[in-house]
Amino acid sequence: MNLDGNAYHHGDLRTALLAEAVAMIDEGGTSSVTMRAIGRRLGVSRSAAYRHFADKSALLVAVAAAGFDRLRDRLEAVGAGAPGAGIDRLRQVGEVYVRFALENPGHYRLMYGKEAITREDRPELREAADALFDELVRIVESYQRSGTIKGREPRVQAYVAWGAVHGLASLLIEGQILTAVDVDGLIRQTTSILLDGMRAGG
Amino acid sequence: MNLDGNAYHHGDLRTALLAEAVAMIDEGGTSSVTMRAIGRRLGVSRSAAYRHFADKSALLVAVAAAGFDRLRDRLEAVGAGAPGAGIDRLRQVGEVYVRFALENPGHYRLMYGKEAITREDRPELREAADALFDELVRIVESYQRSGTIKGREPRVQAYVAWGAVHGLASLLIEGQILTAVDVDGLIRQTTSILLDGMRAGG
DNA sequence: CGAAGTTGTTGACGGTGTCAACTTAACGGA
DNA sequence: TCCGTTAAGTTGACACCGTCAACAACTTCG
Repeated sequence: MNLDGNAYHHGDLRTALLAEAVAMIDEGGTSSVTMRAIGRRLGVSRSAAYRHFADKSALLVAVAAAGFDRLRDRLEAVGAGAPGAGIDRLRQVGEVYVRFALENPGHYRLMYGKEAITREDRPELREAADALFDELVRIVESYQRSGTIKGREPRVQAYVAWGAVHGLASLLIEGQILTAVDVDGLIRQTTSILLDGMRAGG
Repeated sequence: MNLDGNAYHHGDLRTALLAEAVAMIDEGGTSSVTMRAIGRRLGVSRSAAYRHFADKSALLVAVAAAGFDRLRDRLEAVGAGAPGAGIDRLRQVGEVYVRFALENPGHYRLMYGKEAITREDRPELREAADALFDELVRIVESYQRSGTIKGREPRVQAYVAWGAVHGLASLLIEGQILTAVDVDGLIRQTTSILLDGMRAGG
């Protein structure tokens, strides 16, 4: 192991690569992440990253998977707090979701867009996304039991809710919503309409 | 004007470029669209496209804008049909939206993802997207007047509805939803919950 | 008929992902 | 302690890519 900086071996290049990729994404978007640029910024040669990731796509997949993990942790912290806390807490889950996306737009885009990631199934990414969805299902089930929302097929209901918050987040991130609009109000309206619908027939 | 094939001048290269780009997107995703490849496929040199588009981004912007136009036409055809046709017709608008995305995944992705398109405001794209949104607002207002849904701020309600269908479409396109799920049922559930919510407090 | 403008081509440049061959450092057994 | 094995990083090379400048061919219009 080697702890001082100016050595041949970096120490923990894999972790450094992931962190630097996130930083670059937030600064200049996914397209600014370049195997050569990331190496330059870390004071390492252009192909050093290939000792830790099979190719550029694998690196980005790892970044995206870490994003799913972080988002899941946040939702878990809010949604699982007090089981019967009622509709307000459920609404808060939706708000936390959208806010995460707004705070990490580049990262969020990478998590969903197939654009920068090769088509082949990357199990690491699928597992992370599935874990996020499972957490959503768990939250839905919990609030179905407490009677806050109607009890139908929880997976379907979770998909609908996921779609609603993801869609709003996506529109906001991509600049489709006029900047004059009150974002907080829009988020609240979305969760309200969604939850009203889930309490009614849904 | 020149109508036979093997001539120096193509005839209508601009239109051909747009069509070929759409075809390539549907075949191999946006990343497979290359100024050189598109020229190769059209039997034209690599930089011929630069006589019609300032750069690659401008070409993609034109493709995306055309997508917004096509989608708006489809929604208009459904939504404006019979003014007081009730909730079923409104639900159909949502279904047509999602189905358009599923039928043209690559094209749809390009319309929204900022990834492949430079950040600077391309007015052509913004106008096309705004026209789509205006159509949504018009539809919402029409059904508010007939009492099908509650009358609140129509723009906000249109944003919420847009977000819901866009989110579902996006999740489906990006493969986030298990293939085992009944897609038609999921689309119907989404529109049901959304419209129930819009009839209640929303 | 000829000049001007439009459209397409070719050569070149710097940037990119990636592979093969190489070098350097760390570690584990004799 | 030395020495081989292996992990980690470097360099050279290749085929792509977007784009620009200079040039060529065709069209159009005075």
